[in-house]
Amino acid sequence: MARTSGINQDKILEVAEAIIAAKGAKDTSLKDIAKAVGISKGTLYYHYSTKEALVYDITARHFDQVIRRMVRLTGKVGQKVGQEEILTLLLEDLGAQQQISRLHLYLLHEVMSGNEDLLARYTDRYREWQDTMRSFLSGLFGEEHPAHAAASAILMTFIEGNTVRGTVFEESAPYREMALCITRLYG
Amino acid sequence: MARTSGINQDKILEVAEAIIAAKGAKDTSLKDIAKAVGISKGTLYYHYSTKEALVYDITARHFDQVIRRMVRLTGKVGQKVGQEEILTLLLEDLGAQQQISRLHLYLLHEVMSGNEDLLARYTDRYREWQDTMRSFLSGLFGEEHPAHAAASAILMTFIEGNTVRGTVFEESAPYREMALCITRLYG
Amino acid sequence: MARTSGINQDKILEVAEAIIAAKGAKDTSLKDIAKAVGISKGTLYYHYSTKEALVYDITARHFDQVIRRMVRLTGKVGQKVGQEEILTLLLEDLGAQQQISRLHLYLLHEVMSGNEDLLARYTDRYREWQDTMRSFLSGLFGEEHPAHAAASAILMTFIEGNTVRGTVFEESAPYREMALCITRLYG
Amino acid sequence: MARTSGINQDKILEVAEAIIAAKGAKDTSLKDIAKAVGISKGTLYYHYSTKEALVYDITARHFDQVIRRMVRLTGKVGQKVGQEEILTLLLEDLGAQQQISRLHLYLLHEVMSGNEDLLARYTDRYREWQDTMRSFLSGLFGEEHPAHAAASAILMTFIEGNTVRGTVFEESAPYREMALCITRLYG
DNA sequence: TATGAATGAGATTTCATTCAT
DNA sequence: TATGAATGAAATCTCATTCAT
Repeated sequence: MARTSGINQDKILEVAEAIIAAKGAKDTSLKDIAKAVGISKGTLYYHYSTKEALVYDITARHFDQVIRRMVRLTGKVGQKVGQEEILTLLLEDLGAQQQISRLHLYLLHEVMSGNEDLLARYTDRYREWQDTMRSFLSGLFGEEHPAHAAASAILMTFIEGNTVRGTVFEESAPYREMALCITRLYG
Repeated sequence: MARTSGINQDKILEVAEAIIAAKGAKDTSLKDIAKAVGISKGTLYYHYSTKEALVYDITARHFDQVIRRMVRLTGKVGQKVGQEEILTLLLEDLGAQQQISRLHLYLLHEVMSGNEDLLARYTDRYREWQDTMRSFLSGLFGEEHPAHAAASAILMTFIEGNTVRGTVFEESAPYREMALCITRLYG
Repeated sequence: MARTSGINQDKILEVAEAIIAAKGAKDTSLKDIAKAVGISKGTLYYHYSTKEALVYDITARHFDQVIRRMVRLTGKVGQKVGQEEILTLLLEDLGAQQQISRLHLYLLHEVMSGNEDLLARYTDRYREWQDTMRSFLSGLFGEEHPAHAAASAILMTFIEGNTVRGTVFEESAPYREMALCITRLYG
Repeated sequence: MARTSGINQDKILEVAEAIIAAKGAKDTSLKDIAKAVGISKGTLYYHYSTKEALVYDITARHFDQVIRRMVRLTGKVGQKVGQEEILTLLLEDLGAQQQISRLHLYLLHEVMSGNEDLLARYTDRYREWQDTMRSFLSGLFGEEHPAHAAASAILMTFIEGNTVRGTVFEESAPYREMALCITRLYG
């Protein structure tokens, strides 16, 4: 998946990510990206010889960000805030990231469109994210609780669905109630 | 968004729906559809003067199907089966429809790509679906319960997220536990 | 190998053949061809959705022409002209066709460049040509002569080599002596 | 056409020759060559300021090899082996060199593509080869025989044609019979 | 109603070549 | 001597849409 290490690689990724989050990968031409970065199409090709390769690296960056957000919240666990409160914060935090959400859904579409390599990376990183979620719950409700598996899966599913609803309908889901639901699973 | 009335409209929609569910709207050319239907591109244009119009009608058909599935299950409510059981059945049923799921996500992408008219129709029909869900819950837990709003929103969100997970990761979510969660919201 | 039967197909082939014979397939752009035919690039694509498909059909046409020339000469066999004379005429005739020669070599290059489908067609048509040569020799020296196989192979090889020499060095080979050689093989 | 003297020139030529023999000059990018040699594109440009110049030098190397093979066989002339036998050996030897054959045909294509300088060098070296052939025949059948001119031209033409047939159809021509033909020209 | 033909605009990809360091 | 980065020009391919018949 050819990454030709260099100095502007990051700038390319950053800019491309923003454009793709706004318009979607399929509707973003390499010309658009090159222009926005301030380089020629040829130079873009020099760094990323394929649109696919570019999206591939953007996917990595994307999940890095998502996971980083979760980890950041993990720090709050164990402070005075209650379990339900923390969960609510988590959902709110992720639900509020519009650019991330849009990018997430656009990458999803790419994956569905039959890009095998991208699917593999996407799946990997998604699992990683799910693992982070499980750690989060462990910190919150104690290690080795039998409800962990179901709770994390339900939360991930909910987050995914909420990403869709938030992006398309600009409508937030009932975070507090969802948090309550989960808490009771542990009850 | 006009249909140009005609006789093969339904066949066109049916075939187009299948192709788009498989490859996505963006990756399906009108030539593909015309060929699959067995007509010429020119004729396809006679019936649908725009690709957009075609996708528009497909969206209607799509939600018809989804809602019809929900209504069908509503019949089971009140039979001997328990509340939790019925909810599980509902989630399982929707989660099992792979073609519907794929189509749903591909239409979602179209909507995100900035098609305003389609967004309006999509939103309308989605709300209709959500109303159906509320009726379903009313039948199950009694009318006018304060938890209805949250429960239906959470369920819709979960279903949406599960559509993604099922389609991309071919992995079903923990339906029974989700059903349990919801039931307790009413407890 | 998609041939979308139609009325301008032949004109496209004719023009494309001439340009490719002059510049080679690799150095002839679809734009060049479209312009020469007097159609747009899009229209050219409508008829030939791939450069490969175009070259594929040109190859067929090419061997048609080559074989037709041989068959034409077959008519002279049995007239008062001697065997050696006829063979000389054959070699001269083929050697004089400059456009055909150039096209032949350019197609050869395409075949070598790894186009499997083209290779198959090229090989088929070449064998057909070689069969025609064998018939020619049968008519000249009588059926079932043991020297037929070698003679036809040597002649084909010589013709191939002479195509190169004629095209590149603009230099004709010693046809009469070659004809003599062959005649003696039968002696 | 200038070489920019340097230390790795030979390695570059050697590697480039192999790649071009495999894929053809037109399908071999300078990036491919640079990578195979283990240097950067910039460095390759330092040694060869033009792709043309590189192919130019490769052509020289190529004919060096071809002629060297012929000269080597010349040594066998006059040993107990018969004339026909020697000629057969010669044709077999050249026919067996697959990489050389491919390279020969690819260079031929370059020449045909309108590279004037290359044509001049190619023609020069080809004549040199043909002279070598004449010397070979002189050694075999005695100096100053009137058949020399025709015999060498026919042999060269046959070899050229056989290069094509061997490369494209992976099929060897009837060497012994060709050798017989030639011998009889001297008879 | 139906269609084959035509097209223009634009997308991705490729690459020889240049150049500052 | 060596190189990574940059680029412009061009090539192939794609496709929604139009239109004469």
